[in-house]
Amino acid sequence: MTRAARLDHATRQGQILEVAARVFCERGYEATSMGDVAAAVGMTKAGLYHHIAGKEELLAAIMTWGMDLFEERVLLRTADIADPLERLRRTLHGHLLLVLRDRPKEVTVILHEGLALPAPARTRLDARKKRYIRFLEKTIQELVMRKVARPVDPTVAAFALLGMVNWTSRWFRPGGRLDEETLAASMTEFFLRGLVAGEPPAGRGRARLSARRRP
Amino acid sequence: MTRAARLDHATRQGQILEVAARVFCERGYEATSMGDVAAAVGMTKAGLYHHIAGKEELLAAIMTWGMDLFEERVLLRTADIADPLERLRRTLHGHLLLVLRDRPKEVTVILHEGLALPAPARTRLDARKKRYIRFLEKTIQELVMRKVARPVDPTVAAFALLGMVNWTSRWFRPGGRLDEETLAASMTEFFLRGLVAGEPPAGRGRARLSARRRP
DNA sequence: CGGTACTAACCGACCGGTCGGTAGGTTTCT
DNA sequence: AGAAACCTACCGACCGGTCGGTTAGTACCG
Repeated sequence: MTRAARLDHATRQGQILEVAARVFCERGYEATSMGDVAAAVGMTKAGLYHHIAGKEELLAAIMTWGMDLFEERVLLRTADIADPLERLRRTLHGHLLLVLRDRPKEVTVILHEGLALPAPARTRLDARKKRYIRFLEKTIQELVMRKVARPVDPTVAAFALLGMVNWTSRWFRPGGRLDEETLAASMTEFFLRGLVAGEPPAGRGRARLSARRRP
Repeated sequence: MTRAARLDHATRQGQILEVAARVFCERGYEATSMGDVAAAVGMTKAGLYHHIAGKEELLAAIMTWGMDLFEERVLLRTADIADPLERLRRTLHGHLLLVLRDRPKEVTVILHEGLALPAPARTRLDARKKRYIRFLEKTIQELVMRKVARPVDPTVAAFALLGMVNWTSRWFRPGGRLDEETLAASMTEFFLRGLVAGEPPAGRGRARLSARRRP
């Protein structure tokens, strides 16, 4: 090939989103110029503007894609699990593995650059976030009513979970003492042990809290 | 120079830090211009620059002051508690109350604008953060060794705690269903119940004499 | 006491530079 | 050929920061 193979529009768009997400993640959205993004993609600024509508639209597209990714890779695979404990466990574990092991920067950007979004896109994103939160609250509520979980406030527990998980992107660096899988398993266990009542249900053959399960 | 004048100076400096922290918190550091800060303080930009050395120095001063505040209001009052469980409980509860009830924006800025700090100031701040983390890890380690806590990884537990606490500033809004004191108490209990083996943490929980977990 | 010297606090105007974004031409693929 | 991809060159707006100058208050001297 004489030159880098031309890519179809959708693929190039995806590349741009991914690279831009990485740069926004490293330097912060406001501190990153469109020239920086263009250089990272391997283009000039004007060339970049051939593919995107503007800086804010680029950020919105990144976040939308990140949210799509999260819902597709985590929620869609767990939302219909009948047992609420297993549903919560798989969701938590999947969420952790996504941000720790696969580390899609698009998801991380969602967490840190919410302020920069223009109002309409922000409202839409907040609604999707809220759906996730309500899903967690509902699941925890179910566990409380079935007396599987201690009588905690579902909102407090849900945000405690989210804080725990989302904060990992701030401190976890791959290659350290903790590997991704171990950390995800430890944190999942840590949270669920705090949530469930009494001793872990070791007797019944149901979900074993300390078990390392892979989907 | 008289003492009165110096006090005046210090007061004004403090005012500037507080107002600037609030504005940085609302709009984000990079998105806030020095004109915005000056207007919020009730000055022109040139007048503001009479008091501060530059935008980065202003941010560094805010964060240093925020860290001072945290250590003075939380760590200094708990670090020398002999009982590790009580030490952890009071630290966690104090940290929560500080960010939920008193809400010093200087502390919140520390969490969200770390990227913008120039390298030397950032190194210094990171060292202070690390001291806090190690204090938490050491305390949790102590609880594990005394078999008060379950055999968790102290690092995982410490960062779980930090994530839970620090994330509150992202979602908690005063005046809602949850008031500050209730939330602080609930979260403290939630975390300690997850950490502690068997018996609920001292204080409010009813003592239960039930089977202990297999170590 | 008045007057002089000094200073912190503050301002309007401005500067070099960078930003997001664009106009218009050129290359490349089909 | 024609369209999509990409470039060079450029714009107006705004940024962080500075400059010269003003004002109000205080310290000091006679």
